[in-house]
Amino acid sequence: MEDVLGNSSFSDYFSTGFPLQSMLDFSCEGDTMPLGFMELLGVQDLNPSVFGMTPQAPLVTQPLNNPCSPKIESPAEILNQPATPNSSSISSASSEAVNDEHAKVGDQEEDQQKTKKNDGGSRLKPKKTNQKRQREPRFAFMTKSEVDHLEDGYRWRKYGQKAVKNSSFPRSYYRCTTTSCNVKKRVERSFSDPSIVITTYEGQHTHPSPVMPRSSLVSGASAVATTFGMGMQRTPSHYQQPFAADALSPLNSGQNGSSFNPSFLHEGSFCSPGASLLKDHGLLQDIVPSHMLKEE
DNA sequence: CGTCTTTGACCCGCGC
DNA sequence: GCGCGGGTCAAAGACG
Repeated sequence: MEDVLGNSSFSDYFSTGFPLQSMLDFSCEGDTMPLGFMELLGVQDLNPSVFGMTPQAPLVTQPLNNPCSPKIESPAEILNQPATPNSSSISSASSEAVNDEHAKVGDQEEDQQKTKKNDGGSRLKPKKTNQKRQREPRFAFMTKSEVDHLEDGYRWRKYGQKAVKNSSFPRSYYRCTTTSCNVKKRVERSFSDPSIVITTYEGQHTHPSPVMPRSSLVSGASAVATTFGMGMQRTPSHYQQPFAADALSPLNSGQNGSSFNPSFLHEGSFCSPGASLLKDHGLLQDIVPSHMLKEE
């Protein structure tokens, strides 16, 4: 099992058999939306500003790994049984991610130090570690959006941009501006559908969501609902799904060669019969810490 | 002035 | 070993 996101671009997959098909074929048969992606992102004290997506940016986001889809059966998923009902298949994140999950907070500082040593200092100093560069767990989203950089409640600094092979759209690299937080994210457009933005988060925030980003001050909590929760039932064209990076594995791709159909994004039927799921808990259950839900 | 973006150069891992 | 592509750095410029 390879860390697909780490070794190849989404575009590669879009252009080579569209493995996303499996991810987008949300034939959810389960009764829950077991995706606790924010937990996996390390957002533990999510406040309403998180995911205060830019209001003017129409969003339709999909996780590239539908936890409900029985079609996704990467070895990682099979091996990594969900620790909690709410996070079930999310642990389908790459095995590396799972390992990191185990290491998680405890090793975070260490990882950061390693990262600094390896990525930063090593530029001028000869790196001498026989360890492979450690990668954080990564989770990506497909988002139907006009803007590349979606507001998610955190502040990001763009530190790089690279042209992606087999894609006419560049990939942008962002880093959380909070000191001591080395969460990164990559943003790129789908090669097959330029209206789709693929955002890949790497690492876990070590801090609560900062103050409302300037551009999102307008909406705040309502944006959260609109984008991730209730809004998903009201406005089917606005939803977002996380997916485990591993979902892009060629393993998954081989299951269905048919092309990715972006129009599906508009159907608002991810986890199709589960519209009501979203009503009760739905994504909110997954993206909002349980204690927050309890408070409500 | 602080923050953010742009962009060319560099480093590293991997495949051939 | 070499080349390619992904990822990162950091200086310079833009912007409010």
